[in-house]
Amino acid sequence: MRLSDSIESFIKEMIGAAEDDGIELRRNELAEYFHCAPSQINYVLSTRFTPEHGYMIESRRGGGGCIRIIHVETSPTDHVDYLIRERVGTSLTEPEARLLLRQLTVSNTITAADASMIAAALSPQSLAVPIPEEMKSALRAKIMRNMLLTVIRRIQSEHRGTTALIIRERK
Amino acid sequence: MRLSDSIESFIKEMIGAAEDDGIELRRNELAEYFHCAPSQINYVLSTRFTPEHGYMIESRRGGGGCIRIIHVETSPTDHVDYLIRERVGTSLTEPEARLLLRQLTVSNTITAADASMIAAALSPQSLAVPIPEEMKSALRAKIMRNMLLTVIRRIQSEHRGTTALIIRERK
DNA sequence: AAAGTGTTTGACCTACTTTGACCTATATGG
DNA sequence: CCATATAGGTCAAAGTAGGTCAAACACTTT
Repeated sequence: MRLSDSIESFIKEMIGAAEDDGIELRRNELAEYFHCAPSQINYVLSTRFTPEHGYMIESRRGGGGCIRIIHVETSPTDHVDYLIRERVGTSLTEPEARLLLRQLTVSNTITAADASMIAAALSPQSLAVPIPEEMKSALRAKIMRNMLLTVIRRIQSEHRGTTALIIRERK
Repeated sequence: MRLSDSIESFIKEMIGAAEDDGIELRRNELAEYFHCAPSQINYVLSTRFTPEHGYMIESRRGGGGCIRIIHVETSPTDHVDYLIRERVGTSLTEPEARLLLRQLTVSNTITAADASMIAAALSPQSLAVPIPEEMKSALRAKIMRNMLLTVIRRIQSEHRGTTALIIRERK
């Protein structure tokens, strides 16, 4: 079994044991425990604890710094997951984005408020930087995907009556 | 818990206990109480009790000197206008963005849901395109600006027709 | 064997905190 | 007036801790 897999299951066990599905860990401590480079922890986090996997990660540097991992369940057959795979993909033009948002709104998949937030993020004013159009399309796709995943997780957690905040006040 | 965090909550408790949301403290006394350098108090004040956090600070040196901290609530609209001008500008680093979102959330200027939407749009995963960091900062600023403007437009329209705003919420 | 994919490591970077040396402002008694 | 004690301010260095990136490595597929 690879190191990364051990670290992955170790973290998942920690999350399973925490009743609120959120944990805090010290990167250097964990690295020492597994006798590996600290950046190995980042590798595990970035490959196995992504938004697509249903994890939100925040961290703080400096004295008393830590990494917070929050897990939110997502049903894999979700409509939005399908849309992200089939409609967003890795490239999204502006008209495609607008069409998708309109469809998501009229089908009541997301609220008008959420749609306007996404539209604001993807608006030409927001993306007014001098980069080639195909890079903008890649950017649109990434932003759309992350925002849709965030929306759908919120909707699901509201259904379960719990709240998973990404932004929490530090204690 | 970090020293700074302890001092921060100590001061916030004092302010919470004072019915007019304003207190006076002696820097050296507080430093002695926490067994730290007096300048530590200044550090806490300058990182956690800034105008952006909604605090005004005055102080007097010399005999009988003291530090006065006053907590002021502002309307979300004014606050956001101010922040877009002063904090976002034309360039926004990732830590700046996260700090701003945290502050907007804890001050109840925007909801946690809106903050996570913006965080999703600005997350490193969203902006994972090969462009120079200063261009990313410009992008972050534009996206943040547009999304915040969208949020406050929605807040304003929700309040339009009703009493002329000013949401004052305590704690 | 070569190419591709995923993993591991280490050098270097950035963010946040703590401390202390030195500076400035105000009050007060001689 | 002004010397001195009192009290806050500033700044930079040191300390703590996480982030990034690219090179090296390992394992698979072709």
